[in-house]
Amino acid sequence: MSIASDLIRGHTETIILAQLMEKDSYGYEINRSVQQRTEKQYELKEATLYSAFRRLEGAGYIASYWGDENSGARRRYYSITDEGRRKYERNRREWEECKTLIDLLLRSVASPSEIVGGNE
Amino acid sequence: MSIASDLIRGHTETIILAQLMEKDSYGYEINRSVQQRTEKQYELKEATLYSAFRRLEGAGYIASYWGDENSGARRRYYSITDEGRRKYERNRREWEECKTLIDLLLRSVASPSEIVGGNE
DNA sequence: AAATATACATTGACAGACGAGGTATCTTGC
DNA sequence: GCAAGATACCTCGTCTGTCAATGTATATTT
Repeated sequence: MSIASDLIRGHTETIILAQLMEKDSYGYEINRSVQQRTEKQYELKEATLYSAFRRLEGAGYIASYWGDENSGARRRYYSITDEGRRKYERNRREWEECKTLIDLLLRSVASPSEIVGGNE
Repeated sequence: MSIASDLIRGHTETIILAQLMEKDSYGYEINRSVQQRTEKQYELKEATLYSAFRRLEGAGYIASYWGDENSGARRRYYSITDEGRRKYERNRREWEECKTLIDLLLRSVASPSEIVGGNE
């Protein structure tokens, strides 16, 4: 993983919700999908993933059921609830705001050349 | 504060470095600056701020000295080191990558209408 | 029979954020 | 003179999300 996890921290749940917006899925698949989409630049650690599932289910944002595989390891599928869908939309909006804020704060204020009609 | 702190987590140090890129400053001033720039949408909590100072100084990214105020409360000024400047640039680049990744992951994959010439 | 991939789960430790509390100085109003 | 509020710094202890380590079980490949 090449990205600092502290920068992703807090997005784990939204990442999961985003996956479940598309279709019901299970831990292992969600994880692979994240890896594929990011071209291996990011992956969810299993412990992180499963503890996020617990929180999301506890909060009523997702629901789980056992898949009926007749071969291979058993899978616990998750589906997103209506509450979860709303939560997802809220989180996305929050992320947009957050992005703007951080962009603002990480910019090293104004370089002199950029101040043309600076007020105050 | 209106923004979830877990979303900012990990940026505290870079926010401080960004401020110090402009000029030497001290805790209280940096904090007010952050509040002003974000129009009160975000503020650094004091405990967070000062523990970040400790880390940054310990790592050699900033250096501190006491201001020689002849009135008012004493101030501990911080200045950014060359190492700190490099760290700042690195963190900014990381943030840009991170932004791209999260944007990618929070997007609920493809809505059917957007798939026109889907490969695979 | 061993290795690899799939798949889920728990435990304990760690690090950053922060509420709560503390100190000290200066200014303003009564 | 002194209470209140702003400025300014600092620490302690708690909380929460992340993650390394470890464990289980099944199916496939070598």
